[in-house]
Amino acid sequence: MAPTIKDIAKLANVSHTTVSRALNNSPLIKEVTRKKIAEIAAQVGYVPNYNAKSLVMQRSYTIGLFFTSIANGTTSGFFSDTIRGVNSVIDVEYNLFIRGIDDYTEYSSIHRKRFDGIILMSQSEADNKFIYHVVQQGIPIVVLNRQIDDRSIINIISNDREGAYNAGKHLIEAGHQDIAIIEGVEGFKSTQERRDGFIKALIDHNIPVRNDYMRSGNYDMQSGYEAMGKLLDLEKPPTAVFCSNDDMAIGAMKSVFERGLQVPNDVSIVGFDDSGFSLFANPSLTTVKRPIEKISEQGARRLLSLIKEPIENDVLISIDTEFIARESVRKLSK
Amino acid sequence: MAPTIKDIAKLANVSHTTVSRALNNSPLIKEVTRKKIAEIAAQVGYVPNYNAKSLVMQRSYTIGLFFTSIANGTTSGFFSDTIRGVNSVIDVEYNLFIRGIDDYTEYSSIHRKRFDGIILMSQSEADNKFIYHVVQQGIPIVVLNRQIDDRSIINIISNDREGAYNAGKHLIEAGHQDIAIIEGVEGFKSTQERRDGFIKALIDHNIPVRNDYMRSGNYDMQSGYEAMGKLLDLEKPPTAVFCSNDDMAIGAMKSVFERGLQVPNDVSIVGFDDSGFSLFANPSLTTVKRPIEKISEQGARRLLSLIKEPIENDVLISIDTEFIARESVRKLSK
DNA sequence: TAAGGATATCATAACGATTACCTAGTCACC
DNA sequence: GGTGACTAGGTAATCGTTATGATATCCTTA
Repeated sequence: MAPTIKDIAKLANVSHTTVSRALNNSPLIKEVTRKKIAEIAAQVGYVPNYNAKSLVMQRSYTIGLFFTSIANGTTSGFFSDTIRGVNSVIDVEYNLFIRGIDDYTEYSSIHRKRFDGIILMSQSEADNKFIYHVVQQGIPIVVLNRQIDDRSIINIISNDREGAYNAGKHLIEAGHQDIAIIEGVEGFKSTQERRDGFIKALIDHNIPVRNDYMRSGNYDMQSGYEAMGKLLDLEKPPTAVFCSNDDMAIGAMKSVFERGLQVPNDVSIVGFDDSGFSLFANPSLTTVKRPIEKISEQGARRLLSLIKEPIENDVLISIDTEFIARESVRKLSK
Repeated sequence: MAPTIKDIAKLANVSHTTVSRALNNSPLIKEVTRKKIAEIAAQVGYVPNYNAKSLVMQRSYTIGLFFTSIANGTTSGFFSDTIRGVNSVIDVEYNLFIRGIDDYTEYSSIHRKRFDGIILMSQSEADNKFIYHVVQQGIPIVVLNRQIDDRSIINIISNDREGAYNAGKHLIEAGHQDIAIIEGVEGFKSTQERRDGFIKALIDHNIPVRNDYMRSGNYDMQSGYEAMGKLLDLEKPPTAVFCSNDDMAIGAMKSVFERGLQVPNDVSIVGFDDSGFSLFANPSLTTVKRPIEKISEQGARRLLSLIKEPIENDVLISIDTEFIARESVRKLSK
C-alpha cells in the first residue's frame, strides 16, 4: 500500500504530527529533522492523500471549468482553446473538471466542498441561474466571455461589439451598401453583442437596416450555409455578409461557391473569431480575432488569486478584438 | 454549513450508521425508516461529501482523460470530439480530469488513490512509459487510438492503415500515378500506420514509391501548406497528394491555390479524419472518416465496466474507418 | 418457556491528513 | 536555583463517511 505520514513517522522515529509539519514546512520543525523527513518521504515515494487532506482542510483541489453547453453551439476551436488556456495556468496539483451546464438538471452536486473555484465560459443569459447558485454557495467564480451585471463577480470578456462594429465599418468603407448579417445562436449574449455592433456600424454610416438582410444561424457551418442560401435567393442579394463567427462564414462561402459565384468577387464575407482554418480557407477569411486563449488564461490566473485571497475588487476586464483583413472582402470601386 | 449524515441522524432519531446505510440502500434497513431518512435528506438538501467517502472507500470518483500532448499535434476537432465522447458517457458523479502527458515530468501524482480509472488517447509510442506506470499502479486503463502490444490492456483503435490504403487505392483507381504523401508528426503511431497503408496501396498496384514524394508534416495546417509547396517545386510535381490528416490537406490546398492552380483539376487531394470543415472546404475534401467520438464513447464505457468488475479479457476493438468521396479528387481519363 | 435465530439498529473504529493544545527541555536572568 | 520564555515536538481531536462487531427486540420451536 502507498505509504502514509505514519509510515514515515515510524521510519524517522518521530510522531506523524512532526512529519506533517515537516512536509508542510512548518517553522516548528528543526531544519535537520525536516531534511531527514523529506529524504525519507522521497525515498519511500510518499504522495499525500488528497482526500484526507481535502476532508480536513475543507478544500477540494478541484477547479471546475464549465461551458454553457459542450454539445451545442460550442465550436471545437473555441472549446479547445479555452481548455488549453486554462490548462496552461492551472498546475497539476489541481484537478480540472470540465462540464457543460446543460449536463445538469439541478445543481446540488455543485458546492463548496467539491470545487475550490469555478471558471465559467458563458455564452448564454440562461447561465445566470447557474452563476447565482455558485455565488450563493460561496464558491469563487470567474465568468468569461459574457458580460454580467453583478459587479462583485470577476468578469473577463472580449469586446465583441466593437469587433463587429469594425467588421461592419470595413465592409462599408470598401464601398458596400447592401450588407447582410448571419447571426449566432439565439439567446447567446455574443450573438446580441455582435448584432448590435454591426447594426451600429450601419447606422453610423447612414445605411438602412434591412430586415431581410438579417438571418439567424446557430454558429455551426451548416447554419451558415443555409442562411447564405436564403440570402442569395433574395431578389436583391447583398454584396457583403457579416457572419457572426468563422464557422458560419465557411458554410456561407460554400453556399456561394455552389451557385457558381465567387468570394469575394460576387459576395464579400467577413467572419468572427479567427479560428484556426480562417487563414487557410480559400479565399482566406477576413475576420475579427477574438483572444479566447488569452481570456481563459487571464481567467484562470484571476481565479487562482481569488482563491488565495478572497478580495472582491470589482473586476471587469475587456480584451480588445483585432480586425484581420484577408482576402474575402472585395473593394467596390463605385 | 452543509448537512452531514450526523445531522440527518439527529433529525431522524437514529444513528448516523443507519443513515449511511439507508442512503446506500442497504438491505439491513427497514423500508419505512429508509423512506423517512430519504425524505429528511432531501429536505435538508443533503449531498454526500465525496472526500470523506473517497477516503474510506479508497476510491476517487475521478476519471483521468490523458492526451499525449494537449499543446502539440492535437487538433482542435480531435481534442474536442474526444472530450465530447467521453463526457457523454461519464455521468456527473465522476470528475473528469483532463491533461496532457507532456505536462508531467514525473508520474508520482498519478496513483490509485487519485484515479479510479484512466482513459488514454494515445498518439505516440513514448506514451508507453506512462502506460507502464499506470498499469503498475494498478489503475484500470483503456488505451485509445493506438495499438499497443500488451494484450492485457483494453485497446480501442481505428483501422488507420486500412483507411489510408483505401485513400491510396481511390487515387490510383482514379488514374493517378504520381501520388505523394504528406505525413503526420514523426513518432506518432498514426503517422506510421497511415504511411504504411498508403504505401501498401502503391505497391499492390505496382506504382513505384518515390522518395521525393514523401514529405513530413506535423498535422497542422501550416505544415501541410509548406510540404505542398515543396512538392509543387519539384520538377515533376505529383498529380495527387494524400495528406495524413484534414488539417494538412487544408493547408496543402491553400498552397495549390496560391500558385494559381486548381484542386482537383491540377492536383487531387485526399485528407484523413473527416473533421468538421472538410465538408465545407472548397472544393469539399475527399477524406477518410475516423470515428473519434465513437472510439471515445466506447472507451469510456469499457473503462466504467472495467472499474466495476476488473475482468481482463483481452480486448482489442478496431473500429473501421469510412472512405468519403467528395470533390477534391479528379478522375484522370488517360 | 428457554434457547436459538432472524431482524433492525447502534456504538465504535477505521481512512489519512491537519491542528489546537499540551509538555519536556534549554537558556537567561534576577 | 527558581521562574519565565522559547524551542521542538508529542497527544489527541477532528473532518464525514463506511465497515465491523455488538445489542436489543421479536418470533420460532422444541
